[in-house]
Amino acid sequence: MNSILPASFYKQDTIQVARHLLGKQIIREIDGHILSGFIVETEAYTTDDPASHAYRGITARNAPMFGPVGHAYVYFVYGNHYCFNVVAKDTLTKAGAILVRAIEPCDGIEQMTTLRNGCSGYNMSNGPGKLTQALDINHKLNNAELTKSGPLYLTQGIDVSPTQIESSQRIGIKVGIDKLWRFSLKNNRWLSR
DNA sequence: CACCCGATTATCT
DNA sequence: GATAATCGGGTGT
Repeated sequence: MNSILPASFYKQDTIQVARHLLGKQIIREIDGHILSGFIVETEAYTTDDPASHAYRGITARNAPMFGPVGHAYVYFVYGNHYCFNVVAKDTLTKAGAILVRAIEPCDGIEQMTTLRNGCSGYNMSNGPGKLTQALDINHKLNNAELTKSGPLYLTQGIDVSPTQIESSQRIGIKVGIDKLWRFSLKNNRWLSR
């Protein structure tokens, strides 16, 4: 079975969910056809974390991080790129999200190549801004529900054993680099950098 | 309303 | 390895 992940999956400690997301499948439905990929790299961002958008409190932009779990938090950066995050936190925590940094393409690879202006292979989805382009994820999907069938949702995907998971410093931030909250699959060819 | 800058990427050298 | 591109949100006046 490759069932849709329920809200309870996301209602746990953000760091743990970041680990559990590895191997899960992102399904993007566009006009009845499907693009999909398996998550191979994630980063956790919590409330008491200077690197997190949520650190300085709620704003119009980061509001999804404070909202219900299992929703998408999509934001625009550097004037060019969208980043796709999954809202996850335990019941006592105010805000938390997990940035998806890389996926292994599965379904609809031909169309993803087109969306990526011809880029194929690992270069198609080995970065947070690249995978959103490959899956046509943009601001319209901000706050989308990922726990039910629709334009964007996550399913069980493939099993990953804890021994396959590697943790390291998060990328592209200047504070909070002491936390090893970036998780990836060891020796995976679809990883960024 | 002006200023600053970022959870990035592509394209150079 | 270095840097330009690019623009909306956040902050302070």
